[in-house]
Amino acid sequence: MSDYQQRHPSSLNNLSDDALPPVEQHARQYETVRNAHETELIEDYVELIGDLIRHRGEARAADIANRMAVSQATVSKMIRRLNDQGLVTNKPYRSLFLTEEGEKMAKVSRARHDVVLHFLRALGVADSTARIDAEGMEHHVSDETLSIMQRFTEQQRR
Amino acid sequence: MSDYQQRHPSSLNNLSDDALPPVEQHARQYETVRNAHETELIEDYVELIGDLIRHRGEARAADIANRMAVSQATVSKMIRRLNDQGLVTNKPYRSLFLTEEGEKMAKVSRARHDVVLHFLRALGVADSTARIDAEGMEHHVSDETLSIMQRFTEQQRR
DNA sequence: CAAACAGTTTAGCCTTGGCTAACAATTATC
DNA sequence: GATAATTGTTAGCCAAGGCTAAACTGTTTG
Repeated sequence: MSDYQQRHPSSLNNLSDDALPPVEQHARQYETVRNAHETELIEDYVELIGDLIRHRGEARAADIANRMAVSQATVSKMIRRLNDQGLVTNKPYRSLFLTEEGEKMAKVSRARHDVVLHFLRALGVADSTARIDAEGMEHHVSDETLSIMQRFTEQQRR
Repeated sequence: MSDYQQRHPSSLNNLSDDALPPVEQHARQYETVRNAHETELIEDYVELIGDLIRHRGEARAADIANRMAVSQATVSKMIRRLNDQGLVTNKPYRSLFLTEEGEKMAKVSRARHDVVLHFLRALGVADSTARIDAEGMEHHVSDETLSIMQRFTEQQRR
């Protein structure tokens, strides 16, 4: 292993010259991102299904496909996976329901999404941009950062 | 298509009851995230290779594997892809170099990473958390948000 | 300088998350 | 109530990004 630790003389105000983090820490960063990616899509589906039920009264595969800009076949396959994981129940050709656990995930996911979205708006980001960024960011924000974002947002609206 | 547009009576302070966005906008959000995912890994590799060269003098596959917590085989396969895309040059069994284009990507990627990282710190997030979150967030932050983050950070340090 | 070790590559496997095309069921319409 | 339109499912394809095991190259060292 040639990647030994090296002391790097750090100036105090180095905006673009941080040292490399220690190998283990660096590795943990990437692992965290990879893990997030695994659950991300699942959470997005569950969150969307929850939203559709709340706002439309039901969640149908066609709506999900439209909103995700994905084929119905893809949605169908995904629903089976959600079912396998005990997150939704569905009878063939009927609309979907969230299980207890699915509800819980939807709720958590939605809360996180909202915190990020409102934070971005409070920061001064335009609504349409904020929505896009929030969708991507929500799965990569730790609880610590999340609560800081929330506090910031509340202070902002005084 | 059953997913018609619906007016939703919005209270002014609804932190957890936003209406669904219009279908096309919603679809665009998810598409943006999917697109980001495609380039994300590539950028991470290129960025890391650039960092290794800057801080270590060279980038070797084994170091990348260690820092990414991934097998050497995976790195090897990835390097071929980077090569195919004209981002790195490499001779078998030798260390890597970035092409002109690779350099450019590394630079942009690194700048973005730094803005997000410093922003999180300025917000009050602990360093180790900030590093993890930045790694995940950097690919999902629009230019608009990025420049707002930068401005915020600068104001903070006065 | 030969052997051992460290680093790299290749082969082959797996899962995920897309797709299209063909078929099946439900719902709407005449 | 028969037919058309919409919706849902299945089969089979593909690329990406992981992995392990085995083979190969380069370097170090006895």
